[in-house]
Amino acid sequence: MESHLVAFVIPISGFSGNPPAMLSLKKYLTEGLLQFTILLSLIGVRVDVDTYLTSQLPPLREIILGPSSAYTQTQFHNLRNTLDGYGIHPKSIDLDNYFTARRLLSQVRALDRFQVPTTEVNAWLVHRDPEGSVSGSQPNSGLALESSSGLQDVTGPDNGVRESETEQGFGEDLEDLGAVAPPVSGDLTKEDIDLIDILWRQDIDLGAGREVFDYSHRQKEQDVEKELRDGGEQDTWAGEGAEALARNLLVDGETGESFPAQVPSGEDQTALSLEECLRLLEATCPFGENAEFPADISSITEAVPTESEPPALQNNLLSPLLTGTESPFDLEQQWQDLMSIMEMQAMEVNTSASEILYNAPPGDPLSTNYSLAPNTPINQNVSLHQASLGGCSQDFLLFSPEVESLPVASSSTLLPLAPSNSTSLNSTFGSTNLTGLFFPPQLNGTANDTAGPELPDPLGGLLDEAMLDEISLMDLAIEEGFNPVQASQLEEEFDSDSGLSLDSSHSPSSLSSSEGSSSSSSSSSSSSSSASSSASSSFSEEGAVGYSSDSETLDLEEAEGAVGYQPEYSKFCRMSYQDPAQLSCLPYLEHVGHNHTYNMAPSALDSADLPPPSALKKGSKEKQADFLDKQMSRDEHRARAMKIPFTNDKIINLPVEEFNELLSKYQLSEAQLSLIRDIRRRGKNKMAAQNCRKRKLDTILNLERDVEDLQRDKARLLREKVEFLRSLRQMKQKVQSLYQEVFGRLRDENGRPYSPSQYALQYAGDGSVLLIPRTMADQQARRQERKPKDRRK
DNA sequence: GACTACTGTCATATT
DNA sequence: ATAATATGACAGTAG
Repeated sequence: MESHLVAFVIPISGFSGNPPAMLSLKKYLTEGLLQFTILLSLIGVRVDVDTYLTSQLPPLREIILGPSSAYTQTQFHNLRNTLDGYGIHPKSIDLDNYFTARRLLSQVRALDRFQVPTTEVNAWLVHRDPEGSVSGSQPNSGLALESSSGLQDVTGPDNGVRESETEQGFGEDLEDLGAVAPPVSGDLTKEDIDLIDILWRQDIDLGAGREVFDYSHRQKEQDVEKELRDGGEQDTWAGEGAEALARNLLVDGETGESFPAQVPSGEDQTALSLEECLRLLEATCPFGENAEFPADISSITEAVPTESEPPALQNNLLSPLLTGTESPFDLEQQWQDLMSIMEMQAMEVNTSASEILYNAPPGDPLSTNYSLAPNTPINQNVSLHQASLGGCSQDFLLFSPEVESLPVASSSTLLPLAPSNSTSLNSTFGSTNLTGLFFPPQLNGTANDTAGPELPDPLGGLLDEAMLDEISLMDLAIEEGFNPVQASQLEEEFDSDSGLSLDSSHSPSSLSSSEGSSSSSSSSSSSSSSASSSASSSFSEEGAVGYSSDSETLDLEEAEGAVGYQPEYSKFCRMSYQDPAQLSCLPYLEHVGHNHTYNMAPSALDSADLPPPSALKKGSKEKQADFLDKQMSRDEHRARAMKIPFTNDKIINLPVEEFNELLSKYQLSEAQLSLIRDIRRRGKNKMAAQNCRKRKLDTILNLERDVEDLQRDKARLLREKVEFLRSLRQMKQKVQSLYQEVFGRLRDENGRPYSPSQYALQYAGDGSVLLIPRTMADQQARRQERKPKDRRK
């Protein structure tokens, strides 16, 4: 964002030629700040443009009209003067280009995001030998399984730097574990990575805190695991959840892994291709088998959480669902951990984004639709898993808010299933935090453990910039209380000049973030927008009616000068900006023009105060003279008093040469010459002041117009964002179902399905999919956990 | 009488 | 260096 801003602000300041440092700085602080604010608001940072945009509100008024007027030092008029760019605001050009470019870029990005990489799906069953090394039992490339679900092959030649990095890292880790499939031509494509990364970040945004994947948590968990292995369950964390686990899970003596009792124990070293699996499936059990995954499948999910989080935390988090009891202390501890992790996350990601996202009210449409409740990410995950366990057919349900919010009811079933650790897709996917949305619920649980950082996270960090944009938009949307449903209404709203303000009144987060200044765009939006519009209309009217062009003014002055000393015309119209046509230059309308001449003769006040036309009947000449006299400016009076032989208009408007010529023609006293010079100076300054005020007004109007344009752009971007999110959700659902389908069709050498709690599919860097034990995935994730962190910090 | 908008003017900066 | 111009600040006037 910063880079954007820089690019944005600098051009603006560029209009001001090369002012002194102070002025430059001032410009930056005023105009620049205003622009910056607008931009920030557009991007989604809580600056509450709405508030400032309504020129009715103090802030804007202060900025624009106040002593430190924002436009004061702006040299727009210069640009306009030189370029004659009256109608075009200099900034608008940049803004248009800027946002257009951005929009196009985002659209382009969105394009590949929506593509589901079709890749060969290679299922690898990896096992871990006693030493902890893992070897792919059958690194046969023939395992490749064509995904029947219509994944599109996206293996593109384009590989971003980050992509290659991550892929490499991923591959290395896999190799280390010995579980790496032979290098395949099709690595994870950038699209894959992007998609995953996006989803992952979205999950984070939506409340599936990355903390779940945090290394420290996993470390804790690992430690706990160790303790479990070594000493059993005396762990501090081993509370009810642990007991529950102990009761319901079989613990692998070697690895400390726990699985559901019913799950086939032992780590399969057999790698089955999906084709084989399918064949087996067809031969043995007809399709639909996947749907029958017993509750133990859910264990996958739970297993993962253990990895990402310390067992204690996990248990605590799960326990509410499982047992419904937990110690307050644990909860607090958990929360603190979460918060600390969140903070770290916030540092990585857009602050406002995280703020908004995490603070997003439960009722927030977006969050409900796309994410878990902020405060209960894990629980939500668990329930999700539960829900998803049913089978692929229920995938969609899993994502529905109702399902996500599955209450404790399902906890009982979860408990038995919650293995302490397991590698899951999450290691790959989960690592990217996609788990929440992307993967089958079962995986989600796991996802928490393995979480992004640990596993190669092929996706992580790939789309930093893109993701930032995404997050920004997301933040904006969420912050604004934007939801897909509202999207359809946005256009009308904004078109109707209701302002950008999306209803954020229900979003406490936004309030807190902006310290209430944002006090709901929605509530203020209507008023502010209306105020803004009214202000604009009034401005427009004023600008159109009240001010004539410079040329017009000059013409008037010329005419006046030509007429002679004080022609009526000039008297009534000269001082005002009013369009002569509008005012008709009628004496009794003069007051409308606010022609406050300083040299009103006191004597004239009583005699001729707005004399109606009828009053000019008799003695009209006298009265007219008085009136004219009254209309004379101070300088005119002085000139007359000093017997200046030519009109003030000439004095003021003649070019220097002619002016000097004129002076030379007459024998003028020093006093006269001085007065003439003063008259000329004041007259010119008066016009200058008029021009200056006019420019101010124009500047304000232009700013207002820009603001409106920006608001429209913002609204449009939000609409686009909604569309994108919609598509993204669909994609996630698709991927989830695909995962479940693939996993469900896998069969071991005995023709039995793999337990989701023990095995998980993992994306390899080459685009293939490995079936690996969860423990292995966890290890991998832990190994790689540091990398991303280091990179980020 | 207080307030506001409009103007003109001055001092000063900028062109 | 000078003239022209721009602009903030101030004050007067009218509504």
